Amino acid sequence: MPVKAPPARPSREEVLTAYRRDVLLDAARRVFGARGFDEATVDAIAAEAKVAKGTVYLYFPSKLAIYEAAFAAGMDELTRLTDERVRAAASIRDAIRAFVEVRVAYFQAHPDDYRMYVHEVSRQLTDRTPRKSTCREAILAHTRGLREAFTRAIAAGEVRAVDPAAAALAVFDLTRGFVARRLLARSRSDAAQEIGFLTQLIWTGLQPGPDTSGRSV
Amino acid sequence: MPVKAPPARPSREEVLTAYRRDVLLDAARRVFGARGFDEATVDAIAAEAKVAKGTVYLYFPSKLAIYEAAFAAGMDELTRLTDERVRAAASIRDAIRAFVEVRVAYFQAHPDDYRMYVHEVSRQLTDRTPRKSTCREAILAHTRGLREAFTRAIAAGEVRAVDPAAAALAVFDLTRGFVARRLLARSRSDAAQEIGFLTQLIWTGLQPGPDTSGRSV
Amino acid sequence: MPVKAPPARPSREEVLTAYRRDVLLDAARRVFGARGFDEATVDAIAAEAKVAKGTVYLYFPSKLAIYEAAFAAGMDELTRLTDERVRAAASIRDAIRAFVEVRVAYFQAHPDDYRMYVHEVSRQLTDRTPRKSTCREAILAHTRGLREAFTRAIAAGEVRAVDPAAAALAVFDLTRGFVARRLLARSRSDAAQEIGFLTQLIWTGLQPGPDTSGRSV
Amino acid sequence: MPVKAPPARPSREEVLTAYRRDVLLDAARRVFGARGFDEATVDAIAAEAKVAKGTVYLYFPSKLAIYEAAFAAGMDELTRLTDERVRAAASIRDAIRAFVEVRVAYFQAHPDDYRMYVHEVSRQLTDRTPRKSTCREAILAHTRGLREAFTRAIAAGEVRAVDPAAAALAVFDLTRGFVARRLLARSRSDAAQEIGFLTQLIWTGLQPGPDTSGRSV
DNA sequence: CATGAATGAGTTTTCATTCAT
DNA sequence: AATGAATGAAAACTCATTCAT
Repeated sequence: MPVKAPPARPSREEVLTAYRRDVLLDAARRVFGARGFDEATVDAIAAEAKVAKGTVYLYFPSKLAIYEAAFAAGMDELTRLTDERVRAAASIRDAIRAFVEVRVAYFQAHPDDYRMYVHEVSRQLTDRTPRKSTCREAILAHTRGLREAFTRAIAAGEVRAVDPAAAALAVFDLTRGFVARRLLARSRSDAAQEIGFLTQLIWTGLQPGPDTSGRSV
Repeated sequence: MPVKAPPARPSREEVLTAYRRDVLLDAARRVFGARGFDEATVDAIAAEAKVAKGTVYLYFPSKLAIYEAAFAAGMDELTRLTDERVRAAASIRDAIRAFVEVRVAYFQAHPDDYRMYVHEVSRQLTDRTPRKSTCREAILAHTRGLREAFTRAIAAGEVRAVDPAAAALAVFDLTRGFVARRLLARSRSDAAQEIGFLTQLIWTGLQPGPDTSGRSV
Repeated sequence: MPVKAPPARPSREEVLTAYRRDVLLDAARRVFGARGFDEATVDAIAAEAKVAKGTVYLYFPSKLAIYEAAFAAGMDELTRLTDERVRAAASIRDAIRAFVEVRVAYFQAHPDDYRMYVHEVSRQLTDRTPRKSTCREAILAHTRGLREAFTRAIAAGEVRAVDPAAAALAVFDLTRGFVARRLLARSRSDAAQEIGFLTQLIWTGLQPGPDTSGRSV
Repeated sequence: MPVKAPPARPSREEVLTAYRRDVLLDAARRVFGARGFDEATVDAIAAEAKVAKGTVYLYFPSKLAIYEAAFAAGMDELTRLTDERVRAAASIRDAIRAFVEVRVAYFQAHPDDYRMYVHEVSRQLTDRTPRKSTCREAILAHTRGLREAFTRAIAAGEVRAVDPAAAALAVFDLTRGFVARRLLARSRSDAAQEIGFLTQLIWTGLQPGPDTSGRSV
């Protein structure tokens, strides 16, 4: 009877190495989030991770590599969460609401990731050695679920026949602006009301009409 | 009859000084726009303005001060243009369209100012010596005309009863996202169609309905 | 009557700049001579020249550039001196003696230049980014006069028909070894006797013969 | 009759230890030869010897100690070969030729050892913690056989009455220069002719004469 | 006023050496 | 004995700011 190969259980070393990498990435997200790429120092990241400076270079070849890994880590996590919630939505209205909610909640919990995102947009605009646009990729990934939901909703006649990508980006932009103001203002106010406004706006626009049941803020 | 104080005609010196300042600010907008705050050097600004490095410090006390003045200069210009166009609009729909159009056109013509804006948002998030939020102020100033237009439109029943500030910010956010993608992608595509989509979206939302006359992209 | 253009008298600035460069190059020759390329620090050169570290970078773009300029400065000076003395020699024997004497004296007076030369040979052997071989060029330049003297001497029948280049290099090698030992041993002994030995060796070799009047050491 | 002490047969441990040391020294010669002292890293040596970095420090107390041992190993090998060949020579001319030939061949086969030699000369010149001059010792050892041959030859009237040490060093210097150019130029040309020139030069010098049978290059 | 040479604090990165496993 | 992760000192280079001319 054939015995299955052992499921590649990671060795003790590998576990420790992966753990250290995570510790460093978390530290990097905090430091880059707090200071941006240029103002952040490798020293600060090392201190935040409570290791010596040289140790950082055992896990990442350069400051830029740390930055990119840290950025990707945050974006990947958010992509996963967004997808999960958006796919679980029963209707397009729920999908929109889920998208806004999960992202507001995520950035509230991980403000450093939001700051990294803004920094990255900023860097992309000035980078003279153009690398692949991590930002555009991130946006595409984040809106994928929503785009698909829009496509289905249009086919089902739930929403009018718009470009699904443009619609998804509109929701994305509104969400981003909303998150930005909450973090900039360090606002602790209840987000639910404003989220309601956004969702309703997307749904009915601003025209006056019989359906003013969706009250605004 | 009271005699008016002399109209404070600026002296020759003052005129020259103001001129030099302007030259420096223009240079600073180009350099900061192209490289961001950290990557820009005072040397580069001086070279761009064709003055010696020391001269820069005769007009501004520090690199940061130049940056802030340059940022404010761009924002003031855009505020003026936005106000002008929005106030000239006959209806709220025209006002929204005017807002989007003037800003897309401005940032297309002055991409450096857009980059400075993004950098500034980025910097605000990380500033450890919290100064007055120039970004929030800028947003407030930019949306003032739109806010007032919404207030009037709501009173007139042209739009449903929403928070005028929230509505104005929504338009602002959608515009910003649109501009960002155009500049990031260096897209030269025709903006009119997408602007039409945005305006329509704001107006009718995405719900299906009898008024699908507003075609989407 | 046409007036000659002014003879391009160097400006005050240019004189000062050239002076600083020289001060830095002298400091660099001392430091690189004492420590070699890798062990030398830009800090040490700056300190030796009594300027701040940043100042060094106003005059040279990199540590390597300082090194190359310092090396070339020493080699050029020695080339000039060697040429001068060798060309002034009346006979080939005098030329050989002049070559040895001028070089022994030079390196005795400028031991740092000798050390730089040795370092440079060493660097050439390991340089993975092969630049033009400054060493080979230097040797060619240094032996040019001697080569020409040999060529003439052979034509005149003063020496037997050997390859002038090979003969010049032999003299060069013997001189180098001699200098090396003097510097390594910090020998203060009278060089004249040994120089006599070398000259005689080149002339008559080691074979026994009637002309043993030229006694060796 | 006294019993000899047991011949100190090395234990298994000792053999293994000696073996590891040799492996490390060989790796060190390659690495130091290829990169020089400063550019070589202990990591590279460990990798070349296929051991972990820490292991290196079980056999040598410091990078410098490895370097010195590696240098000595190469020099010892060459000393042995030189001695062997020079002692086997029947005449002084043969001895000179043997000296040149064996060294040219050795350094051709082990260019790393030549590079180490040059580096070491370079290092000796700059060493601020003066240790015993390994270079001078090496030269003394290498020329011992030749010195003795000269002494005998002088006594036998085979060569004129020169200082045997000075004569040996002259041969050494000419050989060194020749080797240097061959390696620097990566020359693959036939060495025999040039070796002939050197031997003849040493023997008859450059004077014109009846014995021009010794043709030059 | 204008200049631009000089300064030196600050940043990234490397690597010899140590030491817990 | 062997390992290799961790350390932190050191070094090249940049650039905002100052100040003598």
